[in-house]
Amino acid sequence: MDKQLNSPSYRPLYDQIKVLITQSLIGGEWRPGEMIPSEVELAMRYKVSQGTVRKAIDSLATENIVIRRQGKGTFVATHKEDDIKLRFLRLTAETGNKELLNNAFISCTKSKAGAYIAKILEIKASASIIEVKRLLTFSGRPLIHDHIIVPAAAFKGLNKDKVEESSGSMYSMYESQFGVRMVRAEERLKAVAAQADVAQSLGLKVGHPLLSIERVSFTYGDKPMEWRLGLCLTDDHHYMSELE
Amino acid sequence: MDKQLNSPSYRPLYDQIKVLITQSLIGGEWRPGEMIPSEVELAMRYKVSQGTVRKAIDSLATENIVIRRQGKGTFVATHKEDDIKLRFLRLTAETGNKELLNNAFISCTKSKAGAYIAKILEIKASASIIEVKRLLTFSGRPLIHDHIIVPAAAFKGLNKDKVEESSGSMYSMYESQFGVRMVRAEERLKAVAAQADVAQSLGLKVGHPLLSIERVSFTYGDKPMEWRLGLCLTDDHHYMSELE
DNA sequence: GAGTGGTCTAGACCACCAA
DNA sequence: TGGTGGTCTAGACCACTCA
Repeated sequence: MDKQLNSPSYRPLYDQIKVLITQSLIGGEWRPGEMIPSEVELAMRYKVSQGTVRKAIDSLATENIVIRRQGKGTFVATHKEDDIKLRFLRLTAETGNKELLNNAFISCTKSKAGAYIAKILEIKASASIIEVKRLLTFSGRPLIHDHIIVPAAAFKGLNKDKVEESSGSMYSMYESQFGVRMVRAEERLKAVAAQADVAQSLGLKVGHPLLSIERVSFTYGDKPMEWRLGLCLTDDHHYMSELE
Repeated sequence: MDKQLNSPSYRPLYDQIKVLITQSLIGGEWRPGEMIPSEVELAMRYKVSQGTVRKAIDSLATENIVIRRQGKGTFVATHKEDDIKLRFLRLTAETGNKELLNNAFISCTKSKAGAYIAKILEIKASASIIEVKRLLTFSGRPLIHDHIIVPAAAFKGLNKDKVEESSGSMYSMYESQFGVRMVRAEERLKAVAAQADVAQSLGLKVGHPLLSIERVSFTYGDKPMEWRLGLCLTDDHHYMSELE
């Protein structure tokens, strides 16, 4: 259908289909964990060939927005399932052992964004935000001091209880409590020296080297929805990164 | 053609084609930067449809083994071109400015692998290796202390001159001098305190936090060919990581 | 205009899964 | 057995590049 021939900004059909499917996801037509219509159904719906729908879904699948299961169907990705619950956590033990994750609440306060956060989250500097601080514990040892900021508008009602219920994965909580699904994140890593407050939380001397991870998470349409600063003790752990 | 019907280990045709193309790359039939035969040509050669060849090449392209250029052809990826010369360098200035990279040679010695390196590079502990140390300078300021180890067998003749000629990118030098093309790398990051020797090289006090990047690089067929430990001053720089 | 990659189609058949 | 994703084909046509 309408192919926009000769247009200066040519856009392939499968890409347009991808946008349509994404809009249905944003609109909540298919909820996380649910199956979306089969390829042939979608092909009929959008009046294109199955191959074109397929290519659109391929793209969504490589972005982890959707998950294909042969013989079963295609499902809306979710952070709820155990295996991908910690999808964005790249920190692993030097030994490679699997670890028990625990979540210690520190604080939850409300304030104004300010210039820096406003720019990152694409909101006004005067907009309300919610700040959460917590301590993540691996196998009983505190390893990450997290400082999390989200826009209050989209996370009305976020409080201590909800953070504690999340049992480590904020993202699955965002999903079930606020309908916000994170799709992608960007991280900036540095080595820093531990400040007094964080050093105390983690049980370290001031000046101890920590891995600083500043993360911005995005929901559908590349909309930034969370800022986060994690300070990690990496004496017995490392951050994995794959380069291609 | 021969489709291996009912075989217990079913392998799609395009995957087999991909292996055949990869073998031609390893064998040196098409050299880095060169164009490989067109899709129709390859289709005739392997007696499959163009679509099948296309899917094989798609896969190689997403792995950055090959680069497609519409209207021109498909080319063997290379580290020589300026835009991808520093493909594996994730460190950028806080300001986002582009920086001039410089390469200061420290040492180049020959020794035995030892247990740790042997396991990583999949060679014998008694095998010869070449160790290179250098200092990378960004816009005149020393920022990375690199310790690089490669198996001597594949890099016979690697010396001070070759390192200095490389002008920062070892990988393009490996390619032109030794025919070794790196395709993929894994990195493990930690925050560490600067030791005396490195602190002096970088002009820091002992104990200053540094980002430690341990990297293993792989050539075709996931064969590890280089181990590297970079110690980076990240006071004004950060390491970028994308999570999907 | 000739050659290359890129899109789109329509249809056949295969592998996997659940009932 | 029927439905789903996955593969493969053959052919048409489009967009891009370069001589």
